[in-house]
Amino acid sequence: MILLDIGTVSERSGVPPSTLRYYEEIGLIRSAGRHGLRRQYDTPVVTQLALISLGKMAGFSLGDIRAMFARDGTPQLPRAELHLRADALDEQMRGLTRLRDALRHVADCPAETHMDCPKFRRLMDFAARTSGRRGR
Amino acid sequence: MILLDIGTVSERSGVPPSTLRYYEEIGLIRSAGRHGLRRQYDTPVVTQLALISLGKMAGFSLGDIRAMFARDGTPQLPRAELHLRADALDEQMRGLTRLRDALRHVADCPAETHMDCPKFRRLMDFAARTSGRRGR
DNA sequence: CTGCCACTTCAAGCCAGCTTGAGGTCAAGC
DNA sequence: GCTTGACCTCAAGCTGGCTTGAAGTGGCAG
Repeated sequence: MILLDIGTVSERSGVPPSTLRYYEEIGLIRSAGRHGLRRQYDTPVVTQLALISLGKMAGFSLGDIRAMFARDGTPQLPRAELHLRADALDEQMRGLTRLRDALRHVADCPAETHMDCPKFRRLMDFAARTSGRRGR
Repeated sequence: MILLDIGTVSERSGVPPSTLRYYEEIGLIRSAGRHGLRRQYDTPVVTQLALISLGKMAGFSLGDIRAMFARDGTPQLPRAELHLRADALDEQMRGLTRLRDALRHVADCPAETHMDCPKFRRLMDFAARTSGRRGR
């Protein structure tokens, strides 16, 4: 089994060593052992860090992410819960789509007063309906 | 012009009064004036708060959001910059799609060992390639 | 065998984004 | 005209997610 030390993992994942130690401290990742004092990591930890990065991108807290994927990186939730999370992501993507469309619209719409532009207002009305329900 | 006081805005937007005061303090929103001591808001602030909520959902900082939409809620960036932001959202959505697919996959895939499942690994290899470059 | 340098620990610090609490004001309904 | 309660200010506090710094360790190249 190939083992990586923290500098290598950091390099391959783009995550600083201090953060890797922090993640280990909070139980988000696990090192395979030590070589002297030095942490040694299994190669899959790099994949797992990519997963964590995606989770953060999705707005999940590190605690949420820890609950989703156990220390070894394999998902740990009941099916139904996983589908709920996936549904939440779909919902979130609908929000992002609206924001994106709003940005592109105002980039291209010549109207001075976007708040009065019917297209913009329609986008924002969707936004208003969707948000409000949200718990970071 | 109809003016709303802070409690009403809070109720309609789902954003607590303390947060509204905080947003005003950092220049993210603006109140139309006062009635005695009480802040009075224009109705469009509710739309603006929806926009802010979407921005947060997208992972933008309040500072970013302030830069995108001026105090009156109308977008304030040059076209090119708006399109760049929109492109970033598209990229982010690709990441979310992968995370969602990964979640749905493991919810349905009967394999005990997802890290060895070719489909899962393919999803994660994409993930690994995408992330790494990310600034909160 | 020596020295370098990447690693180690642990405590403290930092930023964003709010929330909380104490103490005060004031418009409106009775 | 008095009370009520929703608002106000300001400072301090809190959580999450890290980073920084000081002081130490130890594998490995020369």
